[in-house]
Amino acid sequence: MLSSPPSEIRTEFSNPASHSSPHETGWQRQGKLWSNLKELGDLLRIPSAVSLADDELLFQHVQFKTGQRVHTIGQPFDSLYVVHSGFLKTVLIDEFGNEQVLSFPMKGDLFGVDGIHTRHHASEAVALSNCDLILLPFKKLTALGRTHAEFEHAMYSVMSRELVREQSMVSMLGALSAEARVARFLVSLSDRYADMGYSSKLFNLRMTRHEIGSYLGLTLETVSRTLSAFNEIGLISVDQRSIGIKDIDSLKTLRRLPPSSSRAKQLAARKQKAAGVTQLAASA
Amino acid sequence: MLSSPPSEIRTEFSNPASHSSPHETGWQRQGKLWSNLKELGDLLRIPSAVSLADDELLFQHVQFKTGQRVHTIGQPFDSLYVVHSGFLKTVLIDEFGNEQVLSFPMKGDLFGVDGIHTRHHASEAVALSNCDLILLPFKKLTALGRTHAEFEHAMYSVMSRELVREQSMVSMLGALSAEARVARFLVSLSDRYADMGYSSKLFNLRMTRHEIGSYLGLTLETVSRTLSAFNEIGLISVDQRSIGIKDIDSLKTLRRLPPSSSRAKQLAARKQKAAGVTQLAASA
DNA sequence: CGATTCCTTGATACGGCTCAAGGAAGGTGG
DNA sequence: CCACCTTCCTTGAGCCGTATCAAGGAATCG
Repeated sequence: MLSSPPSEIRTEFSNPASHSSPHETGWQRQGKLWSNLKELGDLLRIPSAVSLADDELLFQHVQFKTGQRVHTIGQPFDSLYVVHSGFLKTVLIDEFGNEQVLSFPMKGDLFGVDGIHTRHHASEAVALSNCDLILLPFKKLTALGRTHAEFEHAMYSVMSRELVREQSMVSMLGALSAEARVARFLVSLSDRYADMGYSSKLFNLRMTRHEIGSYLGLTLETVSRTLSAFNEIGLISVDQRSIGIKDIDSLKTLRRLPPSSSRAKQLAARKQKAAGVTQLAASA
Repeated sequence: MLSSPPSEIRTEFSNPASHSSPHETGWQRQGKLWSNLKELGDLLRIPSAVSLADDELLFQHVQFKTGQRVHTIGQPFDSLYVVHSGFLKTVLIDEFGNEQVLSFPMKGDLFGVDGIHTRHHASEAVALSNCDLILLPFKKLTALGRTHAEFEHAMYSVMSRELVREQSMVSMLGALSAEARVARFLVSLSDRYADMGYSSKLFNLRMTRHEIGSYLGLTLETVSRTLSAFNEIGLISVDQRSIGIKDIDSLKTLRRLPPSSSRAKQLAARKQKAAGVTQLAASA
């Protein structure tokens, strides 16, 4: 049995403030923490270094315990959230009570964006573990965007990244087999863990088979069976929530199904008789 | 056989400028057109009235002919696009040549957003008919956002709307049957046509069965069969690209498949013992 | 009018869902 | 600490929905 999962609560903040109690008995440092712009930029992995020495601008942290909802569907929107530590899920409840998992936000991820348009949240965010989130009041953000050009760009960039992510999900759900979906899921988790400084080879799932299935458009049984199959082939080791990655390359290249339209598409691509690529230089 | 499809090229611009040649032989008024902020806001259906009398700010139009590519994957990004007239598709090409349709932009839709993050387009946009697009140079947009608060908000709003749309696609692909997907597709098309001032009851598809299938995560045969089935039941009439909507209500309520996880979810929802809804007032 | 693309329809196979049952883990109260 | 309960996970058997393969007809275009 695999044990020793990575602790999900880490205290590596460059935050100069507080950080008082050295021994952390679970989740006791609930005193307000604040992050400045630089920390925020680092967390969001924003390329353009937001080198604002503006230490006046601080963003408040908030804590949520496992199972708590950060926001619910229909709730008035006024803030975005960035995960500082912990794991969550965002879900959509379809017309008749069925839950659809949309994402599993973790350290460095932004969520809550869906509320901007209608001023009400379109989805629900639930903490899968104790979480420390940074609150980004939307009013504050837009004001900030108007004064700091790089910041405005950063906001667009992060939202664009989210959109690309959703698109790749659509693509995956539309085209890949169950095995390929689960394989991709594991690879992306492994990558994210590596980003966060954890082991990419051995980690604990923070979500149930049911939630994974919902996220991937599969049933929990299929997820379970697929993990078992990967285990038997030697690609991974599985023991309940504990996953050991054995053969990341095979997981990355695992495919299935494409034979369907591949030929038609390749033909179409090879032809491309008319329709040249057009490029435009914008001027004004 | 159904005929008399709505002409896809209409000349109802409140644009005071040009609009010279009265008889439109296909697509001959290719002289540069310009739109101001107000027109842009109307087109994008932005709630907050962008009442900028700033007629100095004009956005250039560009024309594309059927089959042309507006942008390709990997191409440097520097502009967003808003559809003024015509129909397009955006596609992702997966690791081995397979084409995945992501959206069918039409009048009032924004696309190109996926390029912001990496500065290169992640998808390809192809004209399905002759198109008239408004070019939104990204530099110009960000500059504008800094000076006009409502405009900045509008940009976020439109991007948020796109994200919500993608999320609902994910939800659909993950949970609905083939019949339900096709039904929803028809309903949303009907709605869009109504928005644009066309008939919501009788219209022409601008895309092939193959493209619809790719968009919905189905094969072209399944799309064809499903349309035929709807035809037999009397929900619609089909003749090649021509679609007549007969029973929109049935199309809207058509479902299938959910029995799977519905019970489990409803139970979970009914319980909700711990985890109270949390609401936060942002202050600063 | 031939070539190509697109659409329809049929026969068949199979991947993943459904239904079902039992076991493991974790939490709770005695 | 143990008994109980609930949630979560695994595995099996069978079926159904959709993909696959195939062939012919319709529309479009040069």
